[in-house]
Amino acid sequence: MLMTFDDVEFRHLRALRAVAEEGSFVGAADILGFSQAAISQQIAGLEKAVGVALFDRPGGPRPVTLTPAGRVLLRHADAVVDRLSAAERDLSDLSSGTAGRLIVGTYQSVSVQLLPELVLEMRTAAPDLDIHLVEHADNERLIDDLMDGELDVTFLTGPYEDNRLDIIELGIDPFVVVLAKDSNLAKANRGRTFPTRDLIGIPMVGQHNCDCQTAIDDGLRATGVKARYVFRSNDNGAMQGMVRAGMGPAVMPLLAVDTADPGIVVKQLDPPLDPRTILIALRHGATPLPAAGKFVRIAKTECRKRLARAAR
Amino acid sequence: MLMTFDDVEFRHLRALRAVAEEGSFVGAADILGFSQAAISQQIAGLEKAVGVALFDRPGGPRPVTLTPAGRVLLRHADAVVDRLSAAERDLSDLSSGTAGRLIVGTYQSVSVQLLPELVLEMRTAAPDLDIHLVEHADNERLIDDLMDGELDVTFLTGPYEDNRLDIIELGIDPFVVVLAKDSNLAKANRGRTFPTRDLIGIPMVGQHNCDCQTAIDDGLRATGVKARYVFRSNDNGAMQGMVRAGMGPAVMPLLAVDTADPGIVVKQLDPPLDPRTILIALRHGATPLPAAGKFVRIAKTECRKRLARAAR
DNA sequence: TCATGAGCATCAGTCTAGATGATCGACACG
DNA sequence: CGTGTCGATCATCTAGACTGATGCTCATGA
Repeated sequence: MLMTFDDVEFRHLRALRAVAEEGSFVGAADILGFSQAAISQQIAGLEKAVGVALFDRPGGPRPVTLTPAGRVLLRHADAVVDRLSAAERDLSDLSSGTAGRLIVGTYQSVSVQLLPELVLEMRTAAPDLDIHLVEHADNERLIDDLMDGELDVTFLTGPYEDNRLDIIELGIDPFVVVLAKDSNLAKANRGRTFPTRDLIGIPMVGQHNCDCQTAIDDGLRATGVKARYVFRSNDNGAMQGMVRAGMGPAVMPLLAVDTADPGIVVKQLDPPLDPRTILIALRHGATPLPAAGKFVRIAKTECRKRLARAAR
Repeated sequence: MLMTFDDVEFRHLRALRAVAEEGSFVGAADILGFSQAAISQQIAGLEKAVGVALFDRPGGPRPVTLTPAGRVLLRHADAVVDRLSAAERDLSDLSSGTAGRLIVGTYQSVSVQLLPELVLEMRTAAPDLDIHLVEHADNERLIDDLMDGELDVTFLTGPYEDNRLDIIELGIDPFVVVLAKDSNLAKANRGRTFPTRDLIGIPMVGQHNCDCQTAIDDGLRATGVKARYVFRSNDNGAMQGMVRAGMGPAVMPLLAVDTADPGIVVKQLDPPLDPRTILIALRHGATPLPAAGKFVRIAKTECRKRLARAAR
């Protein structure tokens, strides 16, 4: 029967290693749990496949020894078996979601308040996981990257529909008005809510034009408020600082607000703007990275906690 | 049925690679020459063995795609297959004897005159072969190294017997007397032979004490000549130079003599000393390195040529 | 909306490759 | 010169790998 190198199987390499280590076919058979005849045939098959003798069999009770070819092949066999072990390790790391690399897409308001805690949580749950964050201003770019495989999972702003994606809604992030604690507007509205139309004609603090700011302006306009901005920044801290300094009120997603800041007050708008939802998305129909699944689960609980705290 | 990672076979890895490349089980089946059902079962078996899905099968005519686990395993599969190809290449290099490393044991007189041409010949026959030379003064050390596997093949001085070795006799290397061309001894003996007993009382050039020199001294003493040395060197060139300079005659193995030197004449001794033979040895019962076998063959023809030339 | 076709999973059947146990021959050792 | 150990080999058996047929899913287009 014709045999070629392609007929080499792992069984052969394992036999090679065992015989080389034991110096005996019988010993190798014991180790591998085969009969001596099986080992003999495996080695014979391997030798036929590679076309050269791999062991010198001195006969009698003397140990068999590797030929030069056997030594060469053994080195490769070791490498192959090691590589297989490495594969097993990598796969177990991967499926436990505790190692490897996870690339997460985010956008501004999520990055600032939600992600730091979330990443912290994720890092304690998966210490060896290498978490990368990629921030884009709009859903489109995030989705492109997700579909290209450059992201394993991404946050999106909702409402959003895309049948290429599996989208999970993490929560609602209502737009709120942020006022300086000692401003007239704050003093005039002691309740939990703030009449949206009171913003008419008031100079405001806002972001540069982006998906989020557009949504705010559209929402305000629907209530009859034509917003006028005297300061714009995409840095939430800077915005909040300007509000505190009396530059004017800001309408922001609740999540973007540092509610611990003593210099400001946060109020619900009445009537409220259509709220944005916080979404997290995976490729539809594609098995997610286990770490991505874990991330989504942690994000769900973490987001719920964070929104509950912010709503107080 | 319970399957573990150990049940992974090359067939599985080849299927993984083919399917990943083709994006289709049918395509992979074509490439590998199997039916589609076989590929389906191979991938299913592999997935069972590693415990995770490796492909997303969208259903219908859409191509299958790797899961994250599939990508991880594919990298290792590629490495394993590459390694196997490397093994095949190495083995073919090895068995052709044209690559790899060959370690040759030698001793002085062989090193000087025979080996340079021999190595040159060997290098043209096997350009990618890495030839190492290890020189020792006596057979014992050479044989120890050979048995320890530190040498693949070694020259020995004969006569010598050792049932651990396969010994091939390359030729006879007779002891000759080397005279300065214009010396009285040379003028007094115009024939091809030189009466050994004429060396009695003559100050001579020799080597430091070693196997070879001992053999010479023993041989001379058997003929009644008690050699007296006025210059000793283990460098054959230096010895010959001293002879040429008139320091005295030298008894040397023919092979050690540069017969092209116009300043000297070389004569057979009468009666001759028991000649040394040039042996080359391999481990008995052990498959030799193919390059070592090739080396032995080349050595045989080369040695015959060289001795024929020297005897002229 | 439904027919069509491409593609994968599954099943039953066939057949081969690999394992086994027995046996033989070779060799070291006492 | 037995005796024991070891590898090779043989006949036998079986697990498992491949095949061909079939069914299901899904995208496409009339």
